[in-house]
Amino acid sequence: MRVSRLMLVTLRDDPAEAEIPSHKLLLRAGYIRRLAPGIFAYLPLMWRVLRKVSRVVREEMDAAGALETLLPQLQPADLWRRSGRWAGYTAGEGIMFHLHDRQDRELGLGPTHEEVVTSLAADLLRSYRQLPVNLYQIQTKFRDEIRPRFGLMRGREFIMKDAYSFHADEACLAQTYAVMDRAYRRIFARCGLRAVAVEADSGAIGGSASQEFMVTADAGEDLILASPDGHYAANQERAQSLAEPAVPLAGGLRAGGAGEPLATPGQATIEQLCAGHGLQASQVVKVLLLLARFEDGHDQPLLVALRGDQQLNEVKLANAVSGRLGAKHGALLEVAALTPDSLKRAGLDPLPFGFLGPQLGDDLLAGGGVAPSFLRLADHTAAELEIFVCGANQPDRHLLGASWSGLGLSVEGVDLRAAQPGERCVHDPRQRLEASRGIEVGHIFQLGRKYSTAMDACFTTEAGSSEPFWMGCYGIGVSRLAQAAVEQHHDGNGICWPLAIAPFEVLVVPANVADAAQAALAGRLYDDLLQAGVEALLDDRSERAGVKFKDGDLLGIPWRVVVGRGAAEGRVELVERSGAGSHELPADDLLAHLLPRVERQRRGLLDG
RNA sequence: CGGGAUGUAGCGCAGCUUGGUAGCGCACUUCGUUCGGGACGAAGGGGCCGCAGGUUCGAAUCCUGUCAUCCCGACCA
Repeated sequence: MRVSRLMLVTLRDDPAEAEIPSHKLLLRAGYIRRLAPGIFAYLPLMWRVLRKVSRVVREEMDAAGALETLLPQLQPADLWRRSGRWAGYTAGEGIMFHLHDRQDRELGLGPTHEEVVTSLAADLLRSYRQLPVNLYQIQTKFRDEIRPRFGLMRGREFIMKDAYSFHADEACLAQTYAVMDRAYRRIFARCGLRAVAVEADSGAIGGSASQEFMVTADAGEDLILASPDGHYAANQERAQSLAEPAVPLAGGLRAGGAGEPLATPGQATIEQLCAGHGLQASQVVKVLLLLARFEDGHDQPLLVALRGDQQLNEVKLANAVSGRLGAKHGALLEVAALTPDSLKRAGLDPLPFGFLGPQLGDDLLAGGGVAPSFLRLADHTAAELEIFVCGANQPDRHLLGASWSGLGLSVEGVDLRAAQPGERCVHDPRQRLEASRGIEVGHIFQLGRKYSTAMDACFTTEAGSSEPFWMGCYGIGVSRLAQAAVEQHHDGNGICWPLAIAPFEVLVVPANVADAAQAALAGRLYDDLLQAGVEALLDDRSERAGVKFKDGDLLGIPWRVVVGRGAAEGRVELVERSGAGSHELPADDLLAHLLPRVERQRRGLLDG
């Protein structure tokens, strides 16, 4: 390809809409253009990158025995009602674009394809003899993100590879899950990305085991906590750690554990309370009030107890709540803090926030249009406290020396606390968690039988009975991956694509096209490279050399061949974009020198 | 949806406080000089100043409303 024919428009200034380096560079280098929030045109260079990523994904999925397919993006609401996800995905902050057709039928624009593929499987797969099957597709997904961000990182329309596997038993699912795990590691390595696998929350999709693949980069939206020995890594949403032991509270139980009143005027925060009375945060039980909204309209007040020095992990909380009430009330739509304002809106009496204790009665909920009793949850660290300080449920008053039984409460500990960097690891208390940031580019799940049961997707077993499929699902954000590659591979001058996914492999730059010797030699080398099967780009523009060098750096083509002053003597210069080095060599030696290197780099970071 | 900011040429911005002919840099077109790290000179083209009302002799500028975009939180590949 010739640059003069490439529709290349590069920008000298950073567009104001971009925040992170990869987004700025993709815009500046002419790879993408924004059409609306979260909606982008992939310009020809970008499309070449996306096709290369897709090709790697395709090759590895095919090698892992998966079958490529293409499923509809317009999906009938009925299908989603059968899985129970229609309301959760459309109402409230649901992310599915949905519409009515001319017959007034409801349709959704596919944010994911579990429903479609499960109904298809139910149709086609009748016998255990046909299993296992792993179907995948690479296509555009639509999600009405609450806040699209960072270019392709969080778009409302993006390219995804999604795969769904069907099995006769759990062991077979686990086997395919492991095969996908290996395939994913190969995919990211082949694309030249450093990625780490972390334990993850399975979120809205549901299911049991789940693992995310994170491209490490400072601009990543996710916080990863990992042990230095490499044996444990998890998304903070999911991470577990050992909390520091609580400092025992002096003075023992008071009033048989019912606690003695402690005057705490204006001490509404843990810090003020501790400072005022020489207490440690770990000696305090703090209480958070929240309201969980369910699909069926049920509004459930939550009373969450945490040890004073701990933070709530909202993902763990949401899982605990939907685990307890989801079966009865449908999807959990939202969990929000109860505030003085929201209490008033619900028609409830004001509460002494800052002085709440776990013994807060249900009676105050009466007449508020919400469930009449709290769902009471306590984190392990709070439940394990034998003697503690807590709010007295009156302004300016706490209780000293209370215990759970003394307050007349029985609590079961649940993991609700957010693990923090620096805390001890569960698998080895000598290790401490370290934090890093990552961009989630892949996620694999063992879904189990959630969807197949909901949608009545069954097959006949060897014994002749009918059972729902065991399912797995496996996603890769193709367009996100491409941008994540830029985030991981760039410098002050522009992009440094890993060769395996670069739009072109070699850029031939005649320093001065007006120089007949340079133009002729550059043209010859360009032809030779194409002949040799190298994806070459020739910068034939009558620009000054400096402009072409700057643009070349910005574009990030891995190799640059400069045909300049030495052209008359048949000498050219070879520059590797990612390295600082460059060296001169005879033009006749170029192919012999370059080809083995290009071939090696086409394998990305794959060893051997 | 809550909090913050911004809408002026393709991109980046000034002008607005104190109303009076719409500007700068980059990009684009033509000519000349230059030619290995975003050249220089000359000449040009391009604007419903987000939109709608209002105030005024007169509005990019003041007032009201509205829409859009971006940033901070909840969502996810």
